[in-house]
Amino acid sequence: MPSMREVAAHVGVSQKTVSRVFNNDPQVRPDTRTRVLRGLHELQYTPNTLASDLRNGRAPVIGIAVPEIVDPYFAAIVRAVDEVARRNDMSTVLTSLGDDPEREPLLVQSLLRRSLSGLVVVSVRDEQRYLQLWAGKVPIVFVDRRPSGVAGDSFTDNDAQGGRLATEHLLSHGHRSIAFMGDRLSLPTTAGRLAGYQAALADAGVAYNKTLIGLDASDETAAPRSLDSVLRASEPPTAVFCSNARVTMVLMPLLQRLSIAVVSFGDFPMAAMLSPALTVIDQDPARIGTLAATRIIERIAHPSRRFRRRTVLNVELIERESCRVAEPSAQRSTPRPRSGAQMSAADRCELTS
Amino acid sequence: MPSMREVAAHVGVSQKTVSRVFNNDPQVRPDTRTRVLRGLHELQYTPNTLASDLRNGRAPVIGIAVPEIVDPYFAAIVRAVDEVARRNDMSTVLTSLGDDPEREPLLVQSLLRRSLSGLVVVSVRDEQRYLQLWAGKVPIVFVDRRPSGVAGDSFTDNDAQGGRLATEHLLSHGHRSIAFMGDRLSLPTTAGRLAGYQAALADAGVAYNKTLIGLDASDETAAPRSLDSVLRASEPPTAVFCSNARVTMVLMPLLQRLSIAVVSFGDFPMAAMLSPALTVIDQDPARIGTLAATRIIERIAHPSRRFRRRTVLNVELIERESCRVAEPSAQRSTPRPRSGAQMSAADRCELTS
DNA sequence: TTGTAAGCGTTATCAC
DNA sequence: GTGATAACGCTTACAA
Repeated sequence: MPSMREVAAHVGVSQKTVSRVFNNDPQVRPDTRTRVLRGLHELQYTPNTLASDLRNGRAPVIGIAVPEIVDPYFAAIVRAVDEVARRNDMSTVLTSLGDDPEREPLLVQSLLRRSLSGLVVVSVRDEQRYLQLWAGKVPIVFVDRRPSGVAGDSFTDNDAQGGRLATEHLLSHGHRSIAFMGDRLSLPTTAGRLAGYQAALADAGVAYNKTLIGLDASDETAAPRSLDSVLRASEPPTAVFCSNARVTMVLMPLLQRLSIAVVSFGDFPMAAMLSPALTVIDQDPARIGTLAATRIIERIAHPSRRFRRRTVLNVELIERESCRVAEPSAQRSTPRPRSGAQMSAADRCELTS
Repeated sequence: MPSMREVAAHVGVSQKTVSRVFNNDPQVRPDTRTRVLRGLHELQYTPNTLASDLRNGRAPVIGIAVPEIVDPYFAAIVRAVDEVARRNDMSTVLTSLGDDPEREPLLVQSLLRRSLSGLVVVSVRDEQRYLQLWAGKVPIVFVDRRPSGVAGDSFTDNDAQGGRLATEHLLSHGHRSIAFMGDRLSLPTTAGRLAGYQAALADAGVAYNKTLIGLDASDETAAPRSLDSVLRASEPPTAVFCSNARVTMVLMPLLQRLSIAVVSFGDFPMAAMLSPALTVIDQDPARIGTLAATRIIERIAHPSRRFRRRTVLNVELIERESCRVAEPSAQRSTPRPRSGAQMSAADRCELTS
């Protein structure tokens, strides 16, 4: 690939003049400009981004790290970030963390070393202290899961609200023994959703039964065991709340034969086409991704402006059919509208802190 | 972020010595090494990848461009590439092309300018002449769709074989009026699958009916019209062959009410959970991605070795239930095993050219 | 064993 | 308007 130097030699001007022309600097005589443009064209000049990025001290690149790119939820976030980036003439560097908390620092740091303009991360760790070094130097936005041990913007779903909505919905269909299936409790999402579940049960005066909690259910091999143990609870569940889409997808083949009511935290592509069509808590990954990337753009544009640190996004329940399976209609109660007083702080949405 | 120069000043050695220590050059006195290591640690030295990549003339980065990252097929390819890259201490730069043939050159070139070690691309264009400039300088691997107008390795599915398998399967279930739903015929995948469909019909002595071909069916708004027109054919279809997973997913809500047989080219996450469970042509995106990335690694390691240009991968049919819907059992014929003679060149698999 | 000098391809400064 | 020259942070070649 020819460099500016070569083009300059070819045309018979200085390298700087080529640079000026290439960067549309108006301070160039029209005829010089055309001569240089011709040279640029003749030699098929292609700029070396590495060089200019090094010189500029920053690459117009947004890094993004997600647990698993094949998960449609994370894929949607990635796409949204990529779109915002592109609209701002930036590129995207992706890394899939693979649910391995140990490797995350290595992987994310290898992104950061590239003089990124910003980083969007869905961490798979309990804490992100390893990012402290960078936090002051480059905008970091935590998405889906809020950070711990390091300051940074965050855009997350209202997990407690969603857990509550799902559970209340199942309660309103008469279910009194509702299982909670999740993955790792150390993740703030799982913890928050469980808290919402517990709060809803408490409000309804239904005793919390620990044997109805199944974890590690996003792991294909552990999931069946986890579900099995829950099904063998003293009071077997008539309904299941799956705390994320991956858990739902893994469990679906097992649940379908059981004719048990299901609500999933997280919609996914064919969820409405299943039989029964899945009732879900709907998140908006595209919105989250857009907000996150936009925040990075804003932070770059206004380095000293102050921004809202935490943004918690509302979720809503999409009622389809799976919540009506095996409805213990004898106990059916009408949905009880929640009063403001019953709403915990964590339940408020589009919240700041 | 401190540079080697700063660490050198801090420790009282030359920059080069810091470089040597950092890069584990054995030619350093043990005590110098420990002093430098301490300095590195104290100043929290972090290397600037841009600088070393510029100096080395190449970044340990594999670029990957796909039409749409949210599509689970492409996501699986991306993940596989990312995994191979990581195993070889490389990163991944992703770009989602968004089905816009016009923008592809811009987007892909902006990747290439980064001194990539290699590029994996699922092009959304009919031809990729814009890559000619690069083709000699960096390994480019075309995936899913083979290149046109430029030389490059390719790993593709045997589209003709898959189209044939799907169609023969529906024929064997007694269907004689089989619709073909696809997206853009200019894509080699769609064209190949259509060719397989036509070949199967011809072999079975079933007349090819152009009004049974519906295109642009991956576009949410165009799809219903496309399907409608096909359903209004002189001989309305009793079965549909969807030429890719996206088409299937878009059409599924419409097809489900129709009680019409379906075979999909391309499996996807919940396909087996649908009612009826979807019969599909199974591709192996992870394998394709792994092969593509591995080829790049090999090309880098052995720049002068000769490699197989085109690799065409076998696909297979996974029979579930959707092929048995609305079976015109009166005409049922037993599946006719194909003889070698009936196999066209394009049908052979794991093929080279 | 360690250091100096040059250079990767850009862009910024400041003369001319 | 245009062009030397230095610099970004690193690595290679060579000298001490």
